[in-house]
Amino acid sequence: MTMVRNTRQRQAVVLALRETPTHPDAAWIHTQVRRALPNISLGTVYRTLDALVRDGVVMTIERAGQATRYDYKHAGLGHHHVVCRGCGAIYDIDAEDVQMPATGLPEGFQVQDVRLEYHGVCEDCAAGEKRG
Amino acid sequence: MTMVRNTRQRQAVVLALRETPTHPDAAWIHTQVRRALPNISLGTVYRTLDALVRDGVVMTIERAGQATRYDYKHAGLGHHHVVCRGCGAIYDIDAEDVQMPATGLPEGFQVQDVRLEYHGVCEDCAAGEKRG
DNA sequence: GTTCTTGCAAATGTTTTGCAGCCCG
DNA sequence: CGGGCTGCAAAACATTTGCAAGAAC
Repeated sequence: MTMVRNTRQRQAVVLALRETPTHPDAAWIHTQVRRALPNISLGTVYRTLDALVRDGVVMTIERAGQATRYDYKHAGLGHHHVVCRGCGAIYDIDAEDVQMPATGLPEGFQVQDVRLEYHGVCEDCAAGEKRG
Repeated sequence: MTMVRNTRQRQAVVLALRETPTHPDAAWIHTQVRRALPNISLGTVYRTLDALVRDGVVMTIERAGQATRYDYKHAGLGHHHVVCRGCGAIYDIDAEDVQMPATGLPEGFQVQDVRLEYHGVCEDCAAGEKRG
């Protein structure tokens, strides 16, 4: 029987995620958590984040070639993301309306996470593109 | 003024994407395209795919630490994705019902791509987890 | 005490980039 | 012809992993 241990490292990572309103990546979390645990390694941060994702406590926003961003999942409140292709900024959208678990799922597929993402360019980046 | 050139490499990449019903990664596309253009480099494949994504012809499905998958966008037909966390398999879901361009977008944000993804585990992987 | 976790560092794998020469338009 | 494109190979990064020592329970 697997047993998840409540280590100081795990507590610190959860705390850091809860306390930021942003959607940080693993390196940012590492820097942050080091203030309390100076020796914590980046590897541990990754392992902890993976565990939190598996537990469904944290969700990810992933972009090719760029660090994965982590988002502490506020229970019950469905919220989705707006991602700027230019600067990588991520905004939240509150969406009380949940989207239907579409018919047409493969036989026996168990959905753990529904992601709705709007990708595009933010106002500043759009201006930059015109200029540059 | 930027000028997009219609090179043989670009044609071959588009062709490869159009002809497969799967959602391949850059390496697979590279292998495929080499049959017609033996000297094409992986770098060129990446550069071409980036251009196609910018043009809105191709969309991506991204997963941390794993190769980005590319999906030729069938015009007009809104289709979304089911992603298995276990084996990485990607399935399509046809969705005639488009999802609302949510209110609450940041001021001036220009949406280029709406992604709806169902992440979870497929039947086989779920069985494997129980066993292993 | 047992077993899961950590730190460290090296390895892995993907994606990007510099540059000289090539080709499209 | 000129400027974008390409091939090549070498980075640059993000993420994973092996292992011995440490910490939970």
